[in-house]
Amino acid sequence: MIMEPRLYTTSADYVYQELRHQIITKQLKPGQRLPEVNIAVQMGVSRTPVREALRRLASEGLVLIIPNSGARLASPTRREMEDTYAVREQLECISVAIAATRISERNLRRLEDAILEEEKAFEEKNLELYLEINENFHRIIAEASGNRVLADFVENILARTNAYVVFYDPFYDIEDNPSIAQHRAIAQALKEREREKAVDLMREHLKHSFYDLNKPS
Amino acid sequence: MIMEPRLYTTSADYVYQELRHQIITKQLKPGQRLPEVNIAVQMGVSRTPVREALRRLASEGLVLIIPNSGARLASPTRREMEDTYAVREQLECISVAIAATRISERNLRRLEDAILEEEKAFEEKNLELYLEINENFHRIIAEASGNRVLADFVENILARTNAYVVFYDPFYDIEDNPSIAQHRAIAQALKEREREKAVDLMREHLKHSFYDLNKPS
DNA sequence: GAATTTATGATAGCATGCATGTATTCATGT
DNA sequence: ACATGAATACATGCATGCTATCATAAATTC
Repeated sequence: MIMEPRLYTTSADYVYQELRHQIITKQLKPGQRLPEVNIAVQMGVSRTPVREALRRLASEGLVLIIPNSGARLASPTRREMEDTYAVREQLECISVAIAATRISERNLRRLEDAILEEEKAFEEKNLELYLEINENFHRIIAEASGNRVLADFVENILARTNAYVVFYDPFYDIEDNPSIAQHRAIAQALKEREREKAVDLMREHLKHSFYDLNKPS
Repeated sequence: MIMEPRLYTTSADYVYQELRHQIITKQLKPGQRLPEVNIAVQMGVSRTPVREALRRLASEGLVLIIPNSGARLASPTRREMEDTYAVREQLECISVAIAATRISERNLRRLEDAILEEEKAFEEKNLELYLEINENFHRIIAEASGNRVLADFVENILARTNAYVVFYDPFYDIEDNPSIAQHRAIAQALKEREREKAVDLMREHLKHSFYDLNKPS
């Protein structure tokens, strides 16, 4: 499989993206220790950018840093996941509510594009790409709210939840994944400026996503 | 005035706290450039911990980092403040709602203690201390929700808003600052497990705080 | 033999020097 | 006078060596 070429401006950024990649592709396991030197050597950079990437991941809850002791990959409990989704629901519902009143034509088109790409990635069973575009869908809505702070927070919580998806290794039934249909419904509601409807659909969508995570895999 | 001794474990932590201190005490001005070397020399440490502190402040929206160019202190517009408070309202209302159902006796006592300290700091006109304890009040409620992720997010948004207080230089009328009375009312509602009431009071409290920021100073 | 102390190894935290990229200034030409 | 471009100063990004701290294991004492 040909990977999308990773774009990055700095080494720290590269390490950050690479670590996320390794998390998504399960090369790293929950709770695993992440010594700076190991990562530095493996990625051919020095410890400095590694430290920076680890702290960024820590701010997203994906990595746990114990002062003077080291970093390890998070191993979220079911409880932590519930908590995360509770926050995500709050943020995304307000996000979609505001977006419903002020989303631009351009962003509506971006949403539709995202849905198309999403279908493609899903059919190709490219989980990493699918997650990335899924993230994009939600990101576009957050941006469309016009509230920059809200968008930042949504960004953070997306980083958390999409990694959790992998930690909990859900079974995606190719015959029955309602997620994309739900996205389409949300996009439609936004297009029609149906605020309440969009919020309800989003809430339903997130509840379902969370439920999916907890299905036996 | 005798300052509370700052406790810190690492140099990076020291720089972080010291920078926040300088922001709160208006030694730094919105939009001001923050070159790593200057800060490093001034604080008697190397650039490394300074970089770390700056990035942490950036994650709290207090500092803007432009890659390869440098960091500067944020200069939030009124719009950004509105946005921040909108998010804060969401997070704190859900926070207090959950806390109302499960706050412990111990945390109720901590709330009361915070209110007492707060009154003292206000009477002494110690703005920095007052802000710190004010922050504590909200932090305790967030922790009492039992949702760690939520508490993290509240922590982040508290860091933002309390610096904004200084950026916008509000006039605190010593005769008429309803904030502490509002805190007392919220604590009372929590004690009585009056969920809806606590949420309404919190919303009112935040609306008022935001309004205060926008009074002519 | 258990507990406490001591030694040893390993890792994060910090300082510093070098490389790279950016902003400013000044010269040059139109 | 203004625009353009080169040169210079400056700040960040990264690498590397050193130091402080923590965890583990060995040793000594009771």
